[in-house]
Amino acid sequence: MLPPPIPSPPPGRATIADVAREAGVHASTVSRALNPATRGMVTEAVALRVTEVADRLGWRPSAVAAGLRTRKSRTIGILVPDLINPIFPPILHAVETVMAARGYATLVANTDNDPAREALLIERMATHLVDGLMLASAAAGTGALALCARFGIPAVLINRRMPQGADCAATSAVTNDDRHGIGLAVDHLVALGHRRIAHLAGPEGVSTATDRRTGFLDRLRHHGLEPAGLVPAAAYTREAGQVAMAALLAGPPFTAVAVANDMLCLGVYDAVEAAGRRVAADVSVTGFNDMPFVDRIHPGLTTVRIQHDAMGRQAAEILLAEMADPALPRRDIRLVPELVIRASTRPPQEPA
Amino acid sequence: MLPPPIPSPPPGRATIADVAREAGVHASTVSRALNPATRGMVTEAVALRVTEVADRLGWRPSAVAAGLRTRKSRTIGILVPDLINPIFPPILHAVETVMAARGYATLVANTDNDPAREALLIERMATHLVDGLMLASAAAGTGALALCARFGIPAVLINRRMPQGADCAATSAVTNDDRHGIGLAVDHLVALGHRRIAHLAGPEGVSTATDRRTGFLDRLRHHGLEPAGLVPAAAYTREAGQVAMAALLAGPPFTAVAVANDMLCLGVYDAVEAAGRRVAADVSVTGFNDMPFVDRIHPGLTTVRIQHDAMGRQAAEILLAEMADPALPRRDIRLVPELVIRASTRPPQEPA
DNA sequence: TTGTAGGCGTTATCAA
DNA sequence: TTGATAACGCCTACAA
Repeated sequence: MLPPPIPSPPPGRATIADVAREAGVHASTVSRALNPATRGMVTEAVALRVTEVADRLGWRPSAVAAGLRTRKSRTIGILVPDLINPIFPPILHAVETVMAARGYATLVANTDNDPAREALLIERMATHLVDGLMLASAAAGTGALALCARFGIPAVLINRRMPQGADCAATSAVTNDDRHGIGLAVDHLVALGHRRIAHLAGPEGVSTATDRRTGFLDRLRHHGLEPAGLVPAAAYTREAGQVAMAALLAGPPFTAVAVANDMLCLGVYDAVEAAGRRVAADVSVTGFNDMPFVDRIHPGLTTVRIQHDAMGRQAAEILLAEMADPALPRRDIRLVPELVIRASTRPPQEPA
Repeated sequence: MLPPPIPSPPPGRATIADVAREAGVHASTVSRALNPATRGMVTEAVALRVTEVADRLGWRPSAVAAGLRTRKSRTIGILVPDLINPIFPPILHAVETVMAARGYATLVANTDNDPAREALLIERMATHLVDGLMLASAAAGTGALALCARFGIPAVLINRRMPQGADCAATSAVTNDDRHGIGLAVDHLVALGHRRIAHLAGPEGVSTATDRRTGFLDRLRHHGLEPAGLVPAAAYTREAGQVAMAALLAGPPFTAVAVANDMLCLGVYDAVEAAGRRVAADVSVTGFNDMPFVDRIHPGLTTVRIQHDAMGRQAAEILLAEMADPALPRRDIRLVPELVIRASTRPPQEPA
């Protein structure tokens, strides 16, 4: 059971004026006493009395009223392309946890990879006076960062970077070291004896896709090999993975494929089976992300594990820091991934 | 490239007063012209001119200022126990999509199943003046609903119901028909010939766990059978599933187990293998939820599919309706699940 | 149909 | 250290 609802202010909640009256001081004094930042300006005795009255009346500061005055909402926004993609929930979870611990609420929105929708959502967040924005969605060429700049909203990119040129340096980013990561997969396949290795790439224009493709080619050439095939997927989805893998299978032969992302791998498995072949036995497959449960698919997926949680936490910390001091130099954090070897990779049947 | 930033109001954004001055009308007229609800009160010509000026100045209404006046933030909150659990992202996605389409922003927070944290987050959301709250987290006995009532925040439960008594009827809920769903699994196992069937239940006090357990027992008795074992998991996690399954395997023999949730099933698979037995061949397993990718685990999980997306959408619609008219009668929606048969269930080896 | 005035709850500035 | 006053940007009776 709940303590009997406070009788005094029946409809709305108690305001600072109610507390002031009850405590026999002026409203501004109440404000100072109750705001941790200004508490020092007030006599200890007054602070105590005010706090007691505030508690008794069940007073809670109105974030809205305070926000109108201070132009700060103690709210941040996060834009993700697609919450259904399992790499985003852990990131969001980490961001939300850090933000909540610092007293910030988190607005989420799905862009569904639609730049127009993304722009609309940024505008709406600006309207809500978010103190900062976390962009997990910004595809290259989107005006997201320009919008943030226009509204004066500090922003941090997460799991995405802007292309090299342009306002790249103007925004901090926390990403995985994708080139290094895909290199780990290539090294592993080469060590197993594979020579005809294909790449199933991510969608065009997405920084993770670009980096992984570049990294794949670089590392392959480092081993003196050329790609046995390279097809980009239309999106990071299971269906797109199936389509792209079918295309690869229809082309020149290969014994292994390095795939740009785990979600695509599900479709890759589908396509391999549909073609009457077997993952691992006939064609080795590596993924990227180590998303939940890929250890349980069959055969267990060899993949590159990225640090979702650290990504969310670090991005949150950086955003908080830049919100506090916008003049801070921008940062470009690359988290180091690791290879997780499971059952989807084996030495090739017929060594090339 | 962006159009050159509007020169007029360099620091802050344009306000309604700027638009009024520029358009040669009073601020209140601007407000009326720009607010869809009151637009009719104003001459078409004036409306046009005001709109044009507003566009030119890049004016956006301040949700904060409007909220202070109207006591509405055009924001809703959603509390989830754990965003990492894959059944929540699709629900959140659906809720957010519906809300965004109606112009609402969505605040998310993770409770991590901690009632104290839940209470804190509800308070914080109240502080932010959320217009409604979606509770996917309320475990039985939590004061969440009482808090909402105290703050006057409309709330809808999603994937959770309050226990029968108490303020149950006072809150709308959108849930899966869990008793029916688990019954489908039981019917399937019985039809395969299983007679010694165990139940790996969900954590105590969670409505889905209670309903599924009750439904399991009812349906089993309907077939004239008694449970061959019943162990609750400590939480809806893979680890808890493994522990509980190990406990079941240490007890009386059974040929099939109906598990309260897919996440638990991952641990069940782990435990079965650790015991040197095989899922399907030695022990049939059914799950619940049909979470993403369980079709790809090995052997493919037979499970009860629930309508995540419909759940989120309907709950959002109901919340919007009750926000608009709090006097609306409360609703208790049960969505109908379906059985998805895959490879984890087979006739028993030695018919009982 | 439009203008006037006041207030939503808080905080910042200025005096005392 | 505290009080008075104004302002944040918008909305809404009420009056014209």
